[in-house]
Amino acid sequence: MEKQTITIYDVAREANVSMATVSRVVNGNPNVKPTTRKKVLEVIDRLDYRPNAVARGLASKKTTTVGVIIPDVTNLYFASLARGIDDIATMYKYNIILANSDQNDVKEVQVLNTLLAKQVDGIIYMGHKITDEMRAEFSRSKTPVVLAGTVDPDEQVGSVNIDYQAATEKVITQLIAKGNKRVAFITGSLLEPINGVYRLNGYKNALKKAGIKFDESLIFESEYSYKAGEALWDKLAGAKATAAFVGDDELAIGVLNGAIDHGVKIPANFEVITSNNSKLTEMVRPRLSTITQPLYDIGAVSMRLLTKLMNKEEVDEKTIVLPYNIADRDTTKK
Amino acid sequence: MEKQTITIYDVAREANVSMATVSRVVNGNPNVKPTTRKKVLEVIDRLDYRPNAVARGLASKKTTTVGVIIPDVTNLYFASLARGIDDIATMYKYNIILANSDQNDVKEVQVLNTLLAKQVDGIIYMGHKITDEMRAEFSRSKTPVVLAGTVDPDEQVGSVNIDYQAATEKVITQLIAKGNKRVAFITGSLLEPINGVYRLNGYKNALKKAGIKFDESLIFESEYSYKAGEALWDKLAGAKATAAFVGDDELAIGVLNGAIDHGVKIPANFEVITSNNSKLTEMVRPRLSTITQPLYDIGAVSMRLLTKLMNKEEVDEKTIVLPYNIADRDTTKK
DNA sequence: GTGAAAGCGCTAACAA
DNA sequence: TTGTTAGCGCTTTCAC
Repeated sequence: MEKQTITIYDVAREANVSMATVSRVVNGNPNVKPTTRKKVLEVIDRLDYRPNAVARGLASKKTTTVGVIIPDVTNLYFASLARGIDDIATMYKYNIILANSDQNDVKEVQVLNTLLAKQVDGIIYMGHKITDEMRAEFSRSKTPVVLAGTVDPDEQVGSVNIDYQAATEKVITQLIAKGNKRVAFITGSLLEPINGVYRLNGYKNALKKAGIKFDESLIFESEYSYKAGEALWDKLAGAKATAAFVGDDELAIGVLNGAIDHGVKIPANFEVITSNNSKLTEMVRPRLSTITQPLYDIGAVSMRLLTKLMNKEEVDEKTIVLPYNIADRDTTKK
Repeated sequence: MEKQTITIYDVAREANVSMATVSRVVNGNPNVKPTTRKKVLEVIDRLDYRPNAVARGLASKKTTTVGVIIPDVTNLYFASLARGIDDIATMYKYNIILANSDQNDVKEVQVLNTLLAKQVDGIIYMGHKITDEMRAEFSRSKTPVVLAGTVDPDEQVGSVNIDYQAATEKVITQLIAKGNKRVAFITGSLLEPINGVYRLNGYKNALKKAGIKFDESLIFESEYSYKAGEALWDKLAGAKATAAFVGDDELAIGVLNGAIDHGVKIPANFEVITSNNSKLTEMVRPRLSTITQPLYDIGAVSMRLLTKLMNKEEVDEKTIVLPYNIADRDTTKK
């Protein structure tokens, strides 16, 4: 004997009202007489009725769930954004379907499609770059999309970021002011606009203003991983770099430890500054100097923006730029 | 003019078949003549038809999504499990709804209820402890549940863990063998069975076998956070501890840095061993010695177990214990 | 191998 | 303030 699921119809019958009335009290519709509301509520409680969100979703064409595409939850940068997203989602009664993409172009499109098949009300995408195919899918569907910590020069969908170019220019300028003539630029692929356009432009601008010639050999495209950074020291030494700007915290810790393990004194002989201010930066010794991004807030603001888009509210600016700062800690000279 | 959504009915009409046939080809039912299958597929492609998973869920009573309750995605231990869960979920065509609980008793129950309302096919719970209310909810609903990295002495639902007691006993015994008579025991709340029962029993057993008297002042209940660990040094010194077993990596790094910042030589004057072998342990200097848990696998195996439960397959043992090991790195003496 | 038809549990007009 | 009635888009018997 299977346990019978209680439906809105059962409640209606027990309470001697129509299912419409039950639906009204469940949905907080004010057009219900207090006494009937009370009666219905009592029956709901007694029967332990729980509205079926799937049926509701089919009827209302709203699922109150949003899809979140993330490269890897295990990366603290993205996990921090995800946390901000989920908190605001919860606040607005949404749930999130979290899907790891590994930044894989094929997987990404698949994931997007299953998310759309599941009728999510909106999508938050993280991943540093947008392939043309994803861009096409985004504009083809009417489901609102917000990019979190991800820039698209196209600006067709919503996005929340900091000004990567200005931030990078500022830290490079600072490093140069401290006497570094050869500052390494270590990021992920330059094909990602965040690296190849914004950060690199910031780097070049700083050099130009200081009258330093750009040197290709100081540019390092790397995997975003601790191991990759750790293995980089020989090349860095070979390029005669005296400081490094790094685009990812785990990568930066790798660079830092790689140097330390080779007996390099930090920051006396080599300075390092990273980009994300994830909690890792304060957990290593010496503590990493870093651009401070409001990681949680980037996620939170993205989700807030998405709620507006899903509600078809007017938004004056869907390309949001949050403030950044610089934390001079122990891997840069005072 | 709104973009009209394409339904199974549109496809049926265009292909001159009934919607039942379309449904069959979409679901890979073999009872369709190859020629009609081909025709239908062609129309699906041409119309760019995408099955509505919500409607499908309502009709079939299966949503192919599972709920995942996690204390905090930002904690690498749980994030690693989550990654394993999502990968296997994807492999079996499931999606995950990820919900942060902050280990908050009230929030947890709320989250569980919205997950059930959304008709998830199964639930994976992470969180170190199970409140009576959650236990009650679990047994009341017929939705399968698996605990990942979370023990319930009750063993009513599925679970995947390592043998925390044996692992703890082993590392404490090792620490004692190296001459430590006063080993601190630093974990989260002892109300959580993983700490108060399994790990503590392991600790006590090791002491007993070594003929060392249990000393309450060496037991530290802490928050699971870096800061908390960092602040602990004075108390540790006050208790004359010469080594510490720590139940969480971030907490352990805090303890480690707290000691180092006070000029303590590690491991010469103080040894530390932690419990999770998250990637953080190799990112700090000195590298943390640790119990190695197969984090990703705990998540992966949990999800695999859940798929079996959801399929009502026979499972011989739903309390799974995975192997652990010990990595002697640089915070313990050789 | 294929089609007709009855739901799945709910929302949202529209009437009353 | 409340009830009636269509769907929402699909799966799934049951016939043919």
